[in-house]
Amino acid sequence: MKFEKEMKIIRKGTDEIITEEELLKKLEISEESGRPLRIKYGIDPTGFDVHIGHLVPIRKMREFQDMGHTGVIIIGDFTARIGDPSGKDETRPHLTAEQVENNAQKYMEQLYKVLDKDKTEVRWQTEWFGNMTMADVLKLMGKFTLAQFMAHETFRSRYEKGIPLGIHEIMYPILQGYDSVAIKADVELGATEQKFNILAGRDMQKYFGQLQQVAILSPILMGTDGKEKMSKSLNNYIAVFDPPKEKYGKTMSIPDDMILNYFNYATKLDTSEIEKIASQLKNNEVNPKVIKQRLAREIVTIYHGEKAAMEAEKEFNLIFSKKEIPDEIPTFDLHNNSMKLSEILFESGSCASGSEAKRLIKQNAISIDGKKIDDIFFEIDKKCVVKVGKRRFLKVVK
RNA sequence: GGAGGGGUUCCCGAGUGGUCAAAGGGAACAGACUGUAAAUCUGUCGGCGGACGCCUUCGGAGGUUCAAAUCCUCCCCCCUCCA
Repeated sequence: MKFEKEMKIIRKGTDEIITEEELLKKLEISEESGRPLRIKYGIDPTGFDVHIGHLVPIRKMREFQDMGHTGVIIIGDFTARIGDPSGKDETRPHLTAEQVENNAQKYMEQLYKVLDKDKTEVRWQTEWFGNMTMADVLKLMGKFTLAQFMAHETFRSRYEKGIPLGIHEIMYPILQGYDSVAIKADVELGATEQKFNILAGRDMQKYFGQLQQVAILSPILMGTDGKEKMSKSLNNYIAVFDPPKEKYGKTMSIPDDMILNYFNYATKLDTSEIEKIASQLKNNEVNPKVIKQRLAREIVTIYHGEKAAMEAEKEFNLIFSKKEIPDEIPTFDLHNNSMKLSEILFESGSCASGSEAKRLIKQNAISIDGKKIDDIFFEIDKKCVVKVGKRRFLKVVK
């Protein structure tokens, strides 16, 4: 079969492709005409802290770029005013134009760690929504029925649970759908929870006489807690901005059950290699910890390169296996001759408050130069290394 | 517009005058055990002071009281049903 290699790459780590036949046809047309496919992905500039779960579809985009296609990133400056109802989000705060601009810029900075900048087009919704009239908007709205929206799980469940559902929120899929028309998308990428929105794009394109886009849905990456989807508000995420050591450490903290999931959706390894790992895990041939370390290295490598990954691993082993102190730790300048330990912990930011510092001291969580301290009135008058919990360190200097 | 229900500490959710910094669960943090895995057990989980206490919190603003998350007044927001 033609494009078999390409399809294999595209299928890896995706949940659903609607439809494969259409995708094949588009690949063919593209090859014949020499016109790259336009691969769409929308971002929400209400924030800019991107985590590796967001990047599952983005890495898919990169794979398309490597095949010569064009990635089109939509900056959802209008949809950001609504807030995607597909999550559990409720009403969003209004942002200023400057904030949105700033968020979008920082967002892109992170996406470019994965994307090929030369094959990426960045478009703002304002370009096509900025001058629309009420008549235009009504025309778009008229394309859908309330029944369609109420058939959508997230709208229905919110309605049934009595959670407020703003009229404007049902505009979200309509706007996102029209984006596809505006940029003439061939493919739209997104997490499975985006299915409704992406299918709305297909409807919209049909309405405007365009060839329908193919939906490529990625699974939702589970968070490091292994219980919920990766998200910032649940604090179970690995951020693109996290330094290598953090990424490595957070990966090591995922439950064993999640190892394969992460290999599949968060690394570049190909299917056959992942199958090998799966059998190793299944047969207990290798300690899962060793496999997880490989996973952590793979993830760090994607964003920081191999060297950083090796360094992160070295430090991880140093701290957690050998229980030693890492090379680079924050320092605190002892500005008096002698200061109370609890004060230092608070002032250095190691603890959120003096009370928390004292609590930790009482709980035996603090050690100085390797010795446990449980006296909340302990004073420090010379340089030393303070360890807070398992992984927070502080070098006190004078 | 009418009738009813509701807004509590990160989240869910008890609490209807003092014994409430506020039950319980979740999350989180710490300790033991470990592989920073899982499971389990224990403790902590508003702030401040050398620990007795003090200060700030229960949608907002006032008020009653020795005393209010709990009572009264006004306001804001949400939900349900009826137009």
